Amino acid sequence: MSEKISEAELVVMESLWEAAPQAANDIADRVAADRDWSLQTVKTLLSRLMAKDVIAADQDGRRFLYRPLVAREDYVAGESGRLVNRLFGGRVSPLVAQLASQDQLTAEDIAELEEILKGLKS
Amino acid sequence: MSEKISEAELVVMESLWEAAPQAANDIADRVAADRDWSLQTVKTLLSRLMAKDVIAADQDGRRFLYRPLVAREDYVAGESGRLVNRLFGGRVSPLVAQLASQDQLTAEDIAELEEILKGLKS
DNA sequence: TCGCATCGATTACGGATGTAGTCAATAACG
DNA sequence: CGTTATTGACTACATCCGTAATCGATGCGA
Repeated sequence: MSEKISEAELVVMESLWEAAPQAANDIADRVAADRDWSLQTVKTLLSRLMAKDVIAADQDGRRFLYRPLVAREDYVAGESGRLVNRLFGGRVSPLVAQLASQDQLTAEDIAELEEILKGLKS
Repeated sequence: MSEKISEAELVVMESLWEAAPQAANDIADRVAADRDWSLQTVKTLLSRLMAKDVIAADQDGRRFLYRPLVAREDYVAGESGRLVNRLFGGRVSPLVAQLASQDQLTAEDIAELEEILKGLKS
C-alpha cells in the first residue's frame, strides 16, 4: 500500500523513471528545466519519497544513488483507476466522452482507440 | 480560476451536485453513508468551499441553503484533462490502453466507445 | 594538515487539509 | 419568561506539502 505521492514528489519520480539510478545532483539538474528548485528542495523530496518506500538508495562513495521502487505503469494505473472511480463511477466510456467533448482527442488517438477496441473484441 | 477542491470537500460537492439547494444538516445526513463526520466537520468544509467560491449560500430563516456554483461537468473536465496531461502527455489513447489492461473496460464501455468514435469520425 | 566544498540529515515555517470543539445569537418549547 | 436546542462563526490542532536554511561529517585540494 504505497502512500500518496504529492505533486512535487511526482516531478522527482518522473526524473527517476526516465533514468535510474541517479544522484540527488543529477535529479536537481534534470528537473531544473521544469521547476526552479534548490538542490535542498530536491533532497527533501527524495527523503520523503524514501520514507514512503517508493524509492530506494544505494550508497556510492559519500553520496547515494536513487532508484524507483514502483514502476511508472503501476503508479499510473493506480491514479487512472482512482480518477475513473471517483468521478465516473468506475466507468471508462464517460471519461472518454468527456475528453472527446473537450476536443482532447487527436486523430491519432482515435485511430489508436479503434485498435484497442478491435483487440478487446477478439 | 476556481481553487483546488480537496478530497473531503469533494464529498460535500458531490452531495450538492446530487441535490441543491441543501442545508448543512441535509448534507451531513446524506454524506453520513460515506464518511463518519460530525455536523461541524461538514460545516467547516462548507465554509471552505464558500471561501473558494465554488458554492454559494442563500439564507432561509436562521440557516443557509447551499448550492454549487461550478457544474460537475466543468469540475470533471478539469480533473480529467489534468490527469491526461500529467500522466499521459496529453494523449488520451494511452489512458484507455492503460485502463483496458487493467480490465476496467466493461462490455458496455466498449460498445459506448465505439459509438463515440463513430460520432467523431463524421 | 587545514580549510573549503559537498553530502545527507535535521529543522523550519507558512499554507492546505482533515477533523473537530466551542461560542454567541436566536428560535422554539414549556 | 427562562431554558434548551440549533445554527453559523471562530478557533484548534495535528499532519501533509512546498520550499528551503542550517548543521555535522567527510573527502579533497593546497
